[in-house]
Amino acid sequence: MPYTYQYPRPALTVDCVVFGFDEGELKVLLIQRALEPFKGRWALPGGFVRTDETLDEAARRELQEEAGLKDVFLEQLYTFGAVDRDPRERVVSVAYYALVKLAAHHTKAATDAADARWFPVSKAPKLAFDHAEILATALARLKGKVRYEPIGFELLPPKFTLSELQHLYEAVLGTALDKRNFRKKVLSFGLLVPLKETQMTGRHRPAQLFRFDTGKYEKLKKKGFNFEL
Amino acid sequence: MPYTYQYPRPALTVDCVVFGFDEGELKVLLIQRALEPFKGRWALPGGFVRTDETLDEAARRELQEEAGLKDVFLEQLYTFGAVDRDPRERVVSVAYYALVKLAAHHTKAATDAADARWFPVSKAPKLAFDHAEILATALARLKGKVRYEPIGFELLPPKFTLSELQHLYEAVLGTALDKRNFRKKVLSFGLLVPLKETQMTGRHRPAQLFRFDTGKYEKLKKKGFNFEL
DNA sequence: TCAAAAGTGTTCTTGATACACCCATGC
DNA sequence: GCATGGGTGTATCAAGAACACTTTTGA
Repeated sequence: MPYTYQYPRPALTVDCVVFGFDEGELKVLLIQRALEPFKGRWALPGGFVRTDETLDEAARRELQEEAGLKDVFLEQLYTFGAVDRDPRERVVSVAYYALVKLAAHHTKAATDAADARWFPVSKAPKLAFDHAEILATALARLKGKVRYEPIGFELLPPKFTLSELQHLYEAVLGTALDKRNFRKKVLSFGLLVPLKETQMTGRHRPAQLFRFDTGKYEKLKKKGFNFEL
Repeated sequence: MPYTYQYPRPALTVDCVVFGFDEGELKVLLIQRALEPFKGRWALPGGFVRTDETLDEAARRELQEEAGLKDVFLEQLYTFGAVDRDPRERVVSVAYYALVKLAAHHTKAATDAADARWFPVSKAPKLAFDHAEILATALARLKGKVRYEPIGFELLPPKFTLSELQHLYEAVLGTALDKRNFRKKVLSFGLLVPLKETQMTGRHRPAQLFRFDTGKYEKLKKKGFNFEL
């Protein structure tokens, strides 16, 4: 092997599956492609990895550039390396998934890019490249992870009601949950702190607002605590 | 973006963490480097990804070439992309982990390469590059995965005793398990079929041999069954 | 007959599930 | 006053944890 390897190299990209939760639905952020191949088709935000940035940095840069998103939860998902996944040439893509807090009324303002849109995950259009497979992988990861790590809170605003939390879990897991058992379990960890505020949305009893106690969770985690829903 | 992207590209490699189980210990296969950088240092088997092979194929090829291993359990782990993880130039590495069935007496014959050796995971030498981090990540994954998928059997010979299985779990998880509860639980799935043979190893009662019923497991898995220990 | 690992059931405790009614508000 | 979602407790059931002795063999 020579000191520097000079054989042809695959190109390397990152692609991001950005999830949001709004109107009781799990949504994903897609970008409409302006160029061939797959011109006009919807695709995951992403782009080439530069030689002077880590993979995480590349993913965050693309989120910023293509969707105006900053400071979101981001985690590496899987690396996709089928030989023909890009018709132009060999491209290996490191996929990430991100969770963003979509305040109910910001659905459209969350990104200024005219070519970006939030789609309900269940109604996503046909995607470019192998992005449907990446989305499916991300969804499976989210379903698995939400059950034993408190990442659901990354999809909710800082203040939320227990019903909102429950609906989020129901949307992600695709199952109905018992209200009393859900509240019992989720409160038993002592990680939700009730605020002095309530939330009024409609003609019914106002709901208690909570916030997630991140600091306490970090401490417990170090002691081997497991958030399991 | 030009039709083909011509900016400088990171090099792309695969690295494999190969686990084996032998003499009651979890082991990892390492290769002694013949060249700079890190000449003489132990490292994970791996190498550059070619443009005409998938990532999985590259990992299998490297296992075959560097360690003489074929037909092993192999799964993608994580992709490591720190900018300076290789002192020569930018190299991104897709890490895999593999599980191999080490028959007790084949410890040394398992690979003919003179520069390859099995090390107890707990006594691994100082590793080249960021391979210590990759090994730690693989170990964490193995610990997590062994509890809800029957991958432990990939580390045992086709015929094994319940004690061997228990010792494997104890080695991987790093905890002692109750014999009666372990046997009850693992047999309750109905996935272990007792053979007509027993195994004699020393001056004590011979142990019943079992095999794992892969076919039955695949069927159950499709119906939503979850192997959880 | 002794050492060494194989094999075997029951009790207790804990966590999961199932389930129905009153409360506060806006219209 | 009624429709709407918010909020609460108990009884049952299943799974996990704790625990000690007998069996078979070779030396």
